[in-house]
This record gives sequence, structure tokens and C-alpha cells, in this order.
Amino acid sequence: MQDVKLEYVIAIAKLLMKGAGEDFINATSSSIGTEINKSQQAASKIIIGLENQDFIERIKAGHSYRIRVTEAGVQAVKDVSTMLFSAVNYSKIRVVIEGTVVSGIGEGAYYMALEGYRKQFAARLGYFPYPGTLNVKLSRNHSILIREKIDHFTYVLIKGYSDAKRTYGWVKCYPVSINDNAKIQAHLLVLERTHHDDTMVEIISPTYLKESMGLSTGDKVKITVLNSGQVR
Amino acid sequence: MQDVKLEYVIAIAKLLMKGAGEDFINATSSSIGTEINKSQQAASKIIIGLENQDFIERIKAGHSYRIRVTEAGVQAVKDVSTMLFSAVNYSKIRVVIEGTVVSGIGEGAYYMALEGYRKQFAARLGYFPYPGTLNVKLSRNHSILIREKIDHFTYVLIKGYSDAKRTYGWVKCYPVSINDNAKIQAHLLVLERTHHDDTMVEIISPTYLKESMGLSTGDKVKITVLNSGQVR
DNA sequence: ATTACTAGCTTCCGAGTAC
DNA sequence: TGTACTCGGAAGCTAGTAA
Repeated sequence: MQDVKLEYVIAIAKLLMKGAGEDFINATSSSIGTEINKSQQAASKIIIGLENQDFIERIKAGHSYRIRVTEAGVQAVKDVSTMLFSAVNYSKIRVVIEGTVVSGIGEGAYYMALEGYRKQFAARLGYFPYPGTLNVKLSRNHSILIREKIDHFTYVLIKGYSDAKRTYGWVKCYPVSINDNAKIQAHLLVLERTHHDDTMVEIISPTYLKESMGLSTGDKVKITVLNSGQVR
Repeated sequence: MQDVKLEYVIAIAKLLMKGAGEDFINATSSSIGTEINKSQQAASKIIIGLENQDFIERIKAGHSYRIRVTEAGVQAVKDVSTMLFSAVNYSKIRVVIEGTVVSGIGEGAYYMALEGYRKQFAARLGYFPYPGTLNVKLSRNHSILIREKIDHFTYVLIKGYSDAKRTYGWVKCYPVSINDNAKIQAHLLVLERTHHDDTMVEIISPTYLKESMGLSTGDKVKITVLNSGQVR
């Protein structure tokens, strides 16, 4: 797909906007040149290239041609359009966090061990988290920003509860992928009550992430928080 | 807008998909080069260009840089994305017909004169049509295709009726613009009963189109049928 | 490690022009 | 008119390499 020259895509787009997706239209190399801010000669060359790649069809009409954009031509524009569109809207469907794996037992690991939470995790996430969280130190002090950004994202809410000893707060679990690995299920935890500094986040998973992902303390990791748009 | 190099737009899009719209990310010239199928050197040049045009910001981090896309950078991608998107979807919102102005009184002109229709035109289109239609001969025999294409488009229906003499069929009025002139209101007529050959269409307007548009018999005209998507 | 300069090569563009 | 060729110059790319 991406060996299509971009000038070609623009030229096809201009043709489409003249109605060449519907039917053959009258379009001269000069007029197309004007549209794409090139000379008649350059346009002519592009037209020949487009025809050779079957992005357009031409039929001779006297001294000039009538031109129509083929299905492949429309598809080429569609591909680039889609790529750019998803780039622009990327942040609305995911947020990328970069950080470093740190050692130590996080607060989350403590919570994981409590039966009142474990049942909910199994029921609502579909797995029992590995007893221990992956602790990630963010490179910069942007974690407050990140929390704001993912605030409206899809998450699974684990409710708080009380036992004889004390009251436990809720936990929000945001689905994430680690280092773009789509196979390994994982969730980022946001705790109602936390004593962490803001630059630390904790990840749970059914597996021992350091092993399944081959991570060691000090490694850089990329955490992608996904927003499915659904509300649970 | 269009003096932004397309390679730049692609490069920004790739950065956005790595999360650089949110925050500074680690991105080397080699990694960017790989993304855009260029060498490290070419990528370096592009990065410098992007920075000079304020499409990205960079902060030094050791030997490398951390990169973030600016608002202007996002806008540049958005502009191209929008342009391509509307090109792809062009045919869904409009159909362009090219033809030649011909002389003579069309069938439509006869209908225009009937009081049973005139009242409806005024009520439903908001104007009394000029007593006489612009007759346009289509360049090719594609008018059946065109009728199919605009079939689901928005139109105003003028109902048929009967008087002492005979029964008159319905008339569909499709909003059109002539030669991209958005100011002059006009409608293309599709008659239930017609004796025209298929290569002929008739246009009505509150004004005398040949005069208001400066058209003469034999002139080429571009008729754009617009689809607002509304159902009336 | 990286970035980014230079040299040389390739591609692209536009003026002139044949048809 | 139109299209599309050649050709000289401009721009872009990559390999090598300095910092």
C-alpha cells in the first residue's frame, strides 16, 4: 500500500472531487496541473503513472482525454485517508505511557492478596491476577496528566468493601497492552486511596509479567491504555 | 495549507501514532526513518524541517531527543486527512453532471405553466419557477446511470393531480448548483411521465438562468446535484 | 549511542517543443 | 487546442563519516 506515491494520492483526490469517481470527466493535464500546483508536464507524467498503476482509466476524446478513477484508485486514497484519520484521533482511543520497570512490592500487590478483591477481579476481569504487580516508574512527572487523560476511558470497577478491621477503597482497572503485545492481558490500576507518588503505576496480569514479557528491573516499557468506548 | 510537504504529514502521523501528540516520546531518526521507509539521514532532515516549521518540538535527552507534535502539526495532518476524506465521500454527497445547453422548450416548461403544479412549487420550493426551463443535453448516454445515482438523494416531491382534462404525474425536484454557483437556486426535474430521450435534463430556477448565469445555447454546463441527506 | 554534515547519485520538475 | 517527449537544473535520497 505505501509504495503509492503521495502526489498520486492527492491527484486522485482532486479528480474525485471533480466527480471522476462516478463517471468519466473532462480533465486536461493543464487543469490537473493547476489543481495540484504543478506544471502541465509534471501533471502529464503523473497521469501516465496513475494509468500504468490502474488508478485511473482514460478514453481518448479528440485531442484530449476523459478520465475516470478506478476502484483501486479510490482505495488508495481511502487507505491514506484512514491512516491519517486514525493518527489524528489516536489519543482519543489510546494513551501511550513510557516508563521504567522498578523492583519492589507495590501497594497493588497487597490489595491483590485480599480475598474481598480477588473474587471481584476473577468475576469482572475474568482472571485471578498474579500475586504481585509490575511496578513502572514514569519517565517524567506527567502521571497526573495521564490520569486525567484516561479518566473517561473504559475501565472495570472493583468495588470497595469493609471487613472487621477496616474499609477498602475502589480500584479502577484500565485495559492496557505492554510493549504492543496484544496477546498478554493486563490492566493498569488506579486506586481510590494511594500512598504512591504520582510517578508510579502498577500493572496486573494473569501471568508473571516480568517472566512472560521478559522484563527486568530497569527495562523501558511502553504501556498503551486502550479506550474501547464502552462503559461497564 | 498545501505548501506543507506530504512527507512531513506522514512523518507527523507516524509520530502521533506513537503517542507524540500527548507527550514527549523517545524517537530516534533511525526509528522514524524505518517508519516512513527512508534512511536515517533523510529522516533527520525531515525532523529538522518539521522543527523549523514548528510542527514538532524537541528536547535534548543525552545523545538523542524527545519529540512532541505541536498543535500546528496535528492541524497539518487534520487538514490533509479531511481533504482526502471528503474526496473519498464526495460521490455520496453530490453527483456532477456535465452537459451542453440546448435551445427549445422542454416538457418541463409546459408543466411549469400549469396552475396545479405552480402552487406546489411555490409552497414546497419557496419560489415560482421562471416560465421556461434550462434544457441540458448530457455529453454521453449516462443519464440512466445518473438517475440511479441520485435516486436516493434528497428531493422535493411535487404531487400529481387530475383536472377535468387529464391526470398529471408527480415531479421530483433535486437541488442543484450550476457551474458551482452557490448563490443561484435551481432544481433538476425528474418527471414521472416523460417523452424525453434519456440524455436530456431540465432545470428550473426562480430566475431566467440563461441570463442570470450568462449561458448561451451550446455552452458547456456543470450541474452538481447535492444530497443533504435529509428526507422531505 | 545518537545527530547531522558532505558528496554523489537518482528522481523530479518545468521550459521548450514536436505532433 | 491538446499530450508527452527531451534536457538542464533543482530537490531528495543514501552512504560515509565527524562530533
